Amino acid sequence: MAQAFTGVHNINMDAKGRLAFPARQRDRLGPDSNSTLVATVNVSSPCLFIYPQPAWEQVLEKVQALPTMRPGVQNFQRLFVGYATEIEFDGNGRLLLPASLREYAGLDKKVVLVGQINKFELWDEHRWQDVRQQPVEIPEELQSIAL
Amino acid sequence: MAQAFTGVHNINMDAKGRLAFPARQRDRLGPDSNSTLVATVNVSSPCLFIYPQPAWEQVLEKVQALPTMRPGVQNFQRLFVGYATEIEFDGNGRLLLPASLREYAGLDKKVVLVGQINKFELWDEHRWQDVRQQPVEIPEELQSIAL
DNA sequence: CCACAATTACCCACATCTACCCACTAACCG
DNA sequence: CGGTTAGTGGGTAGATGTGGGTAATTGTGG
Repeated sequence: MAQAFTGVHNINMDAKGRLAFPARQRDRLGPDSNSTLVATVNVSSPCLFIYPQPAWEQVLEKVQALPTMRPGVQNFQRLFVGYATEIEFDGNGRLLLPASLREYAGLDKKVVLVGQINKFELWDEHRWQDVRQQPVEIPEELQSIAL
Repeated sequence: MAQAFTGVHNINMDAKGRLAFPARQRDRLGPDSNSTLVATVNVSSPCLFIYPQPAWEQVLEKVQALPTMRPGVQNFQRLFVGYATEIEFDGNGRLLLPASLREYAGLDKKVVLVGQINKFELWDEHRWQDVRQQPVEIPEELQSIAL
């Protein structure tokens, strides 16, 4: 793993739907500032995933290897692969998200970018607040380790 | 274990959100004063964790090893990993905490730093008072060891 | 195939924030 | 009591975020 993505950033999208990606995070994507990203939907939560192109390739391979005829798999692939879109930074380090993705995640003006190791999650602020305020039930696996 | 962190310190954050880390504790982080820290949220209490970078790496490994698809685990990882942010000391030995973390823990001006072996906890003073005054129920695991 | 509308890409201008620096005061130690 | 270290506050240059104008491109309908 090159560099794990972490951190929570509140970002304002402007009226044109442009998203000013935090400079620090942009630098982690690679020394060459004009790297390509791939955005798609998180089928199990109302938010988007944003992968650096190389990480996306790896994920896509795994997804392609799934048994397509198994029930559910096809639905998953349809959305996950279908919504995947290459996006690039404009001259000011901003991303323009396709309208279809913005609509899926309910992105309006205030959004939240959340680092998740090999990818980012992008949330509408209200939905993020909801997630955050839900009590986190500590799963069994966690109760046995020290943090 | 290099050096266990202990001690409770009342600290004032200044208007810019800078946190003057007690010099004694800073020295314990390592002889080189410019060591990196990682701050994140404690998902089960309204306070922050502050790890020395190496300790964080170890914790992150444990967290990544958890079964991601298990319900609860995903929520936990999203918050715990998501909020993790590298922070460094400025020239005066102060830390600048990201706004998102300050907001999570309700940190305003008066905060409390609590040593916790391999990490620190950072509390808003009021919330710390509340916790302190709550009766401590002794869990089973404790009844079998001598203090 | 053309005309028009909508969208996107590129550019520039400005507001805001942050990292870094310096200065001052308070606390500690010999 | 002087000297050194720690804690506090604030100024400033440069980086970053924000907004908008305009040209190029795409899509749509006639």
